[in-house]
Order: sequence, then C-alpha cells, then structure tokens
Amino acid sequence: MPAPARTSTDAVVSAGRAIIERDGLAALTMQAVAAAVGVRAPSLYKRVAGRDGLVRLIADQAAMEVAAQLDDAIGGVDPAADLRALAAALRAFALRNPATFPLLFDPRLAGVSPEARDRSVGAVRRVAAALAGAEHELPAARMVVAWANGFVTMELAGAFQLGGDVDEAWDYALDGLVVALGRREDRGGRV
Amino acid sequence: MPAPARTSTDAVVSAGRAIIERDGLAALTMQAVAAAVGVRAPSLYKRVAGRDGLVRLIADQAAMEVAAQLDDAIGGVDPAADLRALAAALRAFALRNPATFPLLFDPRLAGVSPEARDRSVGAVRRVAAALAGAEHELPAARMVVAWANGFVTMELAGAFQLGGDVDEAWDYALDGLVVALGRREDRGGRV
DNA sequence: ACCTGAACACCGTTCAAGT
DNA sequence: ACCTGAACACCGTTCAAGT
Repeated sequence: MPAPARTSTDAVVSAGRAIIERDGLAALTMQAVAAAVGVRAPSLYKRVAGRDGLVRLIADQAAMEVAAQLDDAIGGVDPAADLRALAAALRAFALRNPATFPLLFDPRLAGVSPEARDRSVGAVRRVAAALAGAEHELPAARMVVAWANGFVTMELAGAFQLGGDVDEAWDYALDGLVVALGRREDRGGRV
Repeated sequence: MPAPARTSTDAVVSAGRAIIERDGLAALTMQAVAAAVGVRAPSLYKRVAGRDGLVRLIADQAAMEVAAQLDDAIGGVDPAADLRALAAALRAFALRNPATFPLLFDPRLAGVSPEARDRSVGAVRRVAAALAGAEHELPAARMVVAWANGFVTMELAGAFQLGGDVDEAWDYALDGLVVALGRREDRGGRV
C-alpha cells in the first residue's frame, strides 16, 4: 500500500525560507526543516536535491516574488516615476526579506533560474528603454539594477556607517539616474 | 619549556583565503586550514576565533587590500578619470578574488572592521566630492559605491545573461555617473 | 606557552526495511 | 510510493594531557 505524501516541495521551501528569515542561513538544517514540516530529515530528499538544492529553490521562489512585485510597481505613464517605483519595490522586498534577498546574487548559486531571471528583468528593461531609448535599453537596465542591488546589499550588510541620511542617498542617486539615463537628449549639444 | 609558535594568525588567514579562492567557501574547513599551515585543527583556536572569526579576518584582510588599491588608482588631476580608475580598480580586485570579494558585503558578517571600511571609503569620498561638490559628497560616494559593488556582484554571480557586452554596460554606466554627479552645474538652468 | 589526541555534539546524506 | 531508524563520513569545538 503506497504511503501518502505527508508534505510537499512548496511546504519544504516555505519552511526553509521562514527558518532563514527567523534564525539565519546557518540555522537552515535539514533536521530543522523536516521538523517544521512534520517529517524526518531523510524524507526531504524526496522533495529537494539536498540542502544546496533547497537553498536554490528558496532563491528561485524569492526571485519570482520580486519579479511580480516589480511588475506591479510600474504604472507605465511616467518613466521617471516608474523608475522610482521599481527601485522602491526592490528595496522594500529586500528589507522585508533581509536574509533571503542576498541569496539572489550569491555567486555560489551561480544565478537564479532562467525563468525567474527573465521575469525580473522584464520590468526593468521596459523602464530603461522608456528613459534611455531602445538603443540603450540593456546597458541602462544594467546600470539601474546594479545600483539598486548594490545599494540594498550594502544597506542590509550595515555598510552605511558614516552617518548621513540613507534615504537621502537613495533619492539623490535616483535623481541622478534619471538624469544619466535621459542624457541622450543632450547629445551634440555639449560635450 | 614553552612550545614555540608553529604558525601565525597571518599565515592562517592567508591559507584560509587561498582555500576559498581555490575551492570555494564550503571547502574552508578548520582541518583544511590547519593542514595548509602544518598544524592540527585545535591549534587554530589560539590564532583565530573559530571558523566564523577566520572568515571575518579574511574579509578584513581583503578590505584593506581593496582600500590600498583604490588609493593607488586615483591620480588627483581629473575627477572623471579618477572615478573610472577607482571603479576599474574595484572591478579588477573582484575579478581577481571572486570568492573573497562577496565576503565584503556579506550581511552575516555585519560589515567589515571599521578601520578597513574607513580606508576604503576615503578615496571614493574624495573623488565624489571633486565631481559632485562637497555638499553632495556622501550621497554621491554612496551612489558610486553602490553601483560598482552591485555591478561586480552581479558579474561574479553570473547575473548578466541577456547577451550584450558587459564591458559596454560598464562604460555606459560610468559615463552616466559622471553626468549624474556633475549635474549640479545644470541647477536652475532647467527642471 | 603552544600543540595534540580524544571526545562530544551536530550535520548532510544514504539505504535497507517498513507500511 | 513515501517514510523511517540506523549508520557513515565529516565537521566545529573543547579540554585534559603532553612538551
């Protein structure tokens, strides 16, 4: 008589993510996850490719969430406003998921799944194209994403310790990005 | 008769860093480090506050190195050229130390030692002040550092997978940063 | 004063045996 | 078809005993 499944991959991933956010990545043990879903550690190997596989699934789940929230953030009318909304959505997600977010760009994972990545960049590319022109879409999107990820990464790491207002630095850079991406209008006018 | 020291904290830290760069962070075991310096694992606890303490010292050592290389990179004549040189030095360090670099902004370390941090930001702040004016020094420096760190972090994580030339994106963003930081000259001219 | 073997608690993972 | 206890290899860390 086949034994019925007592948990699911989704439950395992969510439990793992909750553990990371509550107690940190080091607390993510197979036994802790198993206990959280009401099973024994060896059973997890039916759902997940070991601890490393679980971490990757957590990162993928988070990446899909970010993508959805970036999509929701843009309105499509004012490109500059969309850029700010996009960045704000990313930052809000990171501050709400401070332990999970850094997984998205962990070099040990060598990137998140292609589907999650493609969804995430879609919104950014549209805004970048609207601001910088289609011919600069890719480098403009990369500039925005690099800055935003770097900023929240440093914020999460507690790297802004020289005083000053972190929110002011955030707004200053966003103003600068709008100017920088929109600068093609100045071409030829001056050096 | 007191036993003579058979290794040193420096040797332990360097050996640990070499292991990380060669085989990854997961290969950094106390036994591997001990073997590399010719000692048994328990002896390392005389030099280093456990594995976590060792990782922190590796990050601090790397941070001091980055700081020195950033200092060396700037010439002091042309601020825009200094910005490019600064960014290039950071990127070169990251590509030469792909496993160590991400430790610098690992939230689990909650930042690198204050001395290393202060040294690192010194060069960036000078360049930021020269480009953006003293009144915007801090937010300008944060914009530059956030972008540069974000860019190389994504590059190391293999996050630039949409094709296109990564170097082109790098140069595009640097051009944009020069424009963005120097935009105070445009104040009042237009919105 | 530092080094070591032995020991402890804990971890990821495998697998034969259960149902 | 999934779950489990038992087992294995490995890890970080402590500490009494050596020199």
